[in-house]
Amino acid sequence: MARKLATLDPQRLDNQICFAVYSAAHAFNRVYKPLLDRLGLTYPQYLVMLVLWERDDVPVKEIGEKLFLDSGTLTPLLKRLEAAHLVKRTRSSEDERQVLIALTAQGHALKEKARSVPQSILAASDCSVSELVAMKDEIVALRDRLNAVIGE
Amino acid sequence: MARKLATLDPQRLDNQICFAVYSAAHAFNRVYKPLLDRLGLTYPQYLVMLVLWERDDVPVKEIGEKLFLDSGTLTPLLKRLEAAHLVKRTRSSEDERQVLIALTAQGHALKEKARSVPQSILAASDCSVSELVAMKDEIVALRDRLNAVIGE
DNA sequence: TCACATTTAATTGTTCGCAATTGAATGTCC
DNA sequence: GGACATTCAATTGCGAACAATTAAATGTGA
Repeated sequence: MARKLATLDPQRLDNQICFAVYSAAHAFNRVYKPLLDRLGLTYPQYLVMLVLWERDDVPVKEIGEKLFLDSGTLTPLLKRLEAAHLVKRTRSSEDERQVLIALTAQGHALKEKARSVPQSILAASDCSVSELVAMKDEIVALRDRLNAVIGE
Repeated sequence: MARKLATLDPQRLDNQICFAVYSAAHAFNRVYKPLLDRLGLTYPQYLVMLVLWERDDVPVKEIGEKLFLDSGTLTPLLKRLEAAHLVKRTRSSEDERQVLIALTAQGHALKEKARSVPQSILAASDCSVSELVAMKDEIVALRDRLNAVIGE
């Protein structure tokens, strides 16, 4: 009976979906670490590179919208990517408020070296692609509902 | 056709479960922020309090195992909780290597003030309890498979 | 045109998160 | 008992993450 109550107590760590998400994010990060070390990237830096590999010459603001990050996080991160010769940062001539991020040749080339990363993650997940896609869609839907509440 | 290929490209941001988890964790954090501000806690500090509300007088190591955090993260965090008069840190007399974390009266009292937090999160999730429990179980299972790979 | 608001990055300060190292306490094996 | 390894917390250094503020460029309305 006490056991049954415990499984329903919303104040218990094990019953909280947010802790599940929080701890899963850290677990992913630990799996990524050795893979990304070889590329000289951290996970957030890898996310920025994914954005740029899809579309180059993008303002900081747009990267922020895609990754849900602000300039306080991105500015120093992008400076590190620039120091690593993976991107260039230039003021837009049309709108001088914007800083455009463009890949260097090295930045483009890194895409090939990074090609094997997703399948390594898939293998570590030990799960079928279709199951992962279903989970991903559910988590994205939850995230979007949470973000909708924040905007209120 | 191009669209169909894009939805399968494993190197696309939108196709990555890890980004879904990463961004969902941040979304949860933003929803928690105003709720926890009233308690004077950050989200990781709240997690530590959840552990202590379940069982008091716990060594740092055990908190770390439950939250998947190490002493490099916990030591300064626990010092902040001590500075806020929510916990006491004392060396174990049986094993002087261990530091035991115990709740103060204020720390115990905070549990009542925090009681409404989970239901606020539930409301923000805009989702049934049973759906959330199912998702939580899936995510925990994924996390545990990832952590199993790390230990290899 | 000029005052005012908005947008965009950058900056500052605080808190996580982790790798790597240190130092003290405890265990183990001969 | 004594050399050695192991365990545990603390420390150092670096890279996020975000709130709050600043400063410059752009947009808007009288």
